[in-house]
Amino acid sequence: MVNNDLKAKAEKILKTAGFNSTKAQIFILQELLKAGKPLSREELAARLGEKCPDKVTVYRIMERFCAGNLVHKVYLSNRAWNYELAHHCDEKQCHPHFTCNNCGETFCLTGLFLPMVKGLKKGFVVQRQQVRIEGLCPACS
Amino acid sequence: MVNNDLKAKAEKILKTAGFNSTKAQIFILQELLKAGKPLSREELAARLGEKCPDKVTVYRIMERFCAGNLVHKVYLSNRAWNYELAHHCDEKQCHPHFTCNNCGETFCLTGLFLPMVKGLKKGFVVQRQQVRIEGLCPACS
DNA sequence: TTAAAACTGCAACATTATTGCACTTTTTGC
DNA sequence: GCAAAAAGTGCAATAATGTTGCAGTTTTAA
Repeated sequence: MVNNDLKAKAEKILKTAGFNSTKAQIFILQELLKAGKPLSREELAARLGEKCPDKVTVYRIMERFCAGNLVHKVYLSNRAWNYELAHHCDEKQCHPHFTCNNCGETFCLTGLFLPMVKGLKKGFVVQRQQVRIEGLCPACS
Repeated sequence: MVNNDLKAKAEKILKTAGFNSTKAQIFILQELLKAGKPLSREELAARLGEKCPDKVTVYRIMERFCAGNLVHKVYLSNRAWNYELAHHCDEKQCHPHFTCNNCGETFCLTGLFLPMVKGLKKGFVVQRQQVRIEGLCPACS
C-alpha cells in the first residue's frame, strides 16, 4: 500500500537524521514528500486537514527540520515562509524557484543549473545562494 | 549645499517618472538615494526621524514607486519587505543581495554578474530574477 | 516499565502590512 | 494666481503571519 510506503520512508528519514518518530513529524514529513515543492504553513494545513498539528507545533517542527538541514525555508511572494525538503539541494544552493505572477503557483526548477556568484570582495563568506524567478507559468502565459 | 542637490535630484526623478512632488515622496526618495541599499519601513523611519510620514503612507508610496518601477521590493531575512531604488538594476534582474547571518547587515553586490537562468520548459516566461546570498560579511567572518 | 527527555497544544502576544474614511496638499485648467 | 479636481496623507481598526510561556502528553532509553 502506497501510504504505508510513504510512512515508512518518512520514518526512515527521520531516524537517519536523528529525529524522533512522533505523529506530527511523520505527518509533516510525509506531506512534504508528497508535495515535492515548497509549502507554506497554511498550504500544509489545507493538505493535512484534521491531521494537521497546531500551527505552533508546525513552526517548531519546521525550525527543527531546518536546523537539521532536512528542510529549507524560502520566501516566495505570499508574505509567508515556505518549507521544502532539502534532498534536491546541494550544500550551498537549492534549485531555483519559479513563481507565477498571475496564478501565484510555485514551481521548482530542479533541473536547472545556476553557477554560484563569483568575485565577492575579500572577507565575504558565502554560505547559501538562493535564486527566485518571477514570471508567467505555462498555464498563464 | 549637498542637501539641496539631493532634494533637486529627488524632485527631478519624481517628475521624470511621472510622480507628484509631495513632501512625503521627496523625503522617502532622498533617503533611498542616500542609503544606496534596501531599507525596511522601520529602517527608513529611523533614518527620517520626525520627517517620516505615517507608516501607511510609506507603504502606499512604496507601492506606487514599485508600480512605476522606481523602486524594487526585496525580501531579505528580517521578516519585512525592503525597498531600494531600481536605478542599478537591469530590466529583468537586480544585482544580488548579500545578507550576513551574523550581524544581519545587507550588502548590494552591484558589481557582480549572474547570468539569467536558461533552459526553462516551454511556456515559462521569465519576468524577473532575484539572487539572495547568505553568509558572513567581512566584519563577522 | 518507568523516569527523563522531547514534543505538543492552548492562550496570549508580537510584528508587519492593509483597509476604510475623513481631511489635506498638489496639480490642472482657466 | 485661483478654484475645482485629483492625488496624497494620517488615524484607527483590522488582518496575516509568526513567536513565547507554560502545563500537559508522548516518546525514548535504561
